[in-house]
Amino acid sequence: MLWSKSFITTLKEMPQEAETLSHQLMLRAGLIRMLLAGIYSYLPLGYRVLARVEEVIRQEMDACGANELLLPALQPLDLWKKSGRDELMGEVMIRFTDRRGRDLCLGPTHEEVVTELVKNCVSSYKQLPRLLYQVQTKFRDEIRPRFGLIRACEFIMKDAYSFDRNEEGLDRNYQLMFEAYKRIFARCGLRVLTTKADPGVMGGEVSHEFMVPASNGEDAVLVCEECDHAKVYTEEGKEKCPNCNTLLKKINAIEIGHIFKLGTKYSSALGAQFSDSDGQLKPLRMGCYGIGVSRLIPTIIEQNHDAEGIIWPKEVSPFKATVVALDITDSKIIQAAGEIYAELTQRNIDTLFDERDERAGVKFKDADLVGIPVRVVVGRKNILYNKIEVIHRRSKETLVVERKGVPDAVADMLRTME
RNA sequence: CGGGGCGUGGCUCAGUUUGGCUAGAGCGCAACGUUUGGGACGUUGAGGUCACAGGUUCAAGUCCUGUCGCCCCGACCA
Repeated sequence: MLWSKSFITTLKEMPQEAETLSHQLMLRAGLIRMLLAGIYSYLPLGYRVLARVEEVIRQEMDACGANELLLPALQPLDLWKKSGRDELMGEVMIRFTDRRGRDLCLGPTHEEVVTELVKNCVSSYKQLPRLLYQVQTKFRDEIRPRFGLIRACEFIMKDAYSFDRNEEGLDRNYQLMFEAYKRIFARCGLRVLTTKADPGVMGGEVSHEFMVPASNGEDAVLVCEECDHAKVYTEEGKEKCPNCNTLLKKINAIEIGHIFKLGTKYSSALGAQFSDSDGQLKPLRMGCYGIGVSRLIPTIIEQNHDAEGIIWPKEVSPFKATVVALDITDSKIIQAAGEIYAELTQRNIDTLFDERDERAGVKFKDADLVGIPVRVVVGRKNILYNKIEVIHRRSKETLVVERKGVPDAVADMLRTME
């Protein structure tokens, strides 16, 4: 993609609407813009990152045998009355009455809707187990939206739901999701801790949270720095790690995923039953598995940045490489840069070509800020000797390579990255 | 919802304490010239309901009342 033709809106100065580091960088790098508190537009760069993150999630979900579907955001309030969560959700749920006088809400989550759906489609144990998931916009009238995309009122969530005939099946799916989550977060370049958690309004007995250490995290976690054993922080007290006896340390973390064994809470409430092999009618055993997809973006930035800007892990970067042509009035430079851009694109390396008529400093600053993992610099210094620079954004390592060797050098650098 | 901070061209801010005449700067934008490997320089220019509403006053960005919006701290959550 050509930079000059892209809607990339980087900011030179700190926007006053943000204090949180990831929020500042998201605004400065032109990933998002706020419409209202907790309500954001995704600009092209931010939307690309979102797409990359979703892609990672879809790959791992599909690999588990989960089927993607899409559920409605508009939901009848009656469904929530049946589960008893109408009251529990309270003001967080956005409600209104339509022209026909029906009481509706904007879905803050989808357990009720998916249970209702499966209830009508599954009637025999032979149709089980089922693993369904969706990536969708959820609406919550949060008491206090904050930190940009970390706590938003309109946000994107992946949730998966498992339906089993018995507890063993649920255990199996739960474990499957647990492992998939670890892979997803690792691919997103995150160090993640897992804690046993309180299921809260979701219900059920067992749940685990996936926590990413970050200074502005809203949750407190006790963690062992030796083995990453972690637990939810409850009260002051010098606790030791059960694995290696090290003193646990209290840290802040961002919750990016939460998985629950729901049991029969929703299936019983909504009458979602199936005929088992013994002829008995039984409620489905459910599990649900959420990831804060949009929240993942600022979380990744919290763990992947330096003083100059964002450092995208390659799997979620809006582009894999960027070609920077310094001084586009120099025909040798612009020609070589254009050819390199074409060669990288031919190799399926998603590349952003900065061919703007700007001074070198502006382009370097923007490249650092936007944080694409590999940068190719075509400038007068080296082009005279038919050489090109290939720079690693994170380590700042710079290779000066022969013009012909650029695509290989870029591919190699990407391959050896995290 | 309680406590704190803030609201002035697209962005970052000064001016408000102590009211005074056509409201300022830097960045960005447009044009021209000089520049060209880390956010260049000069000249010229465009761009403003000073968040909104009401009030006090000869006079309000500045004082008073109300409202709205944003950020931060607390309860909620992916």
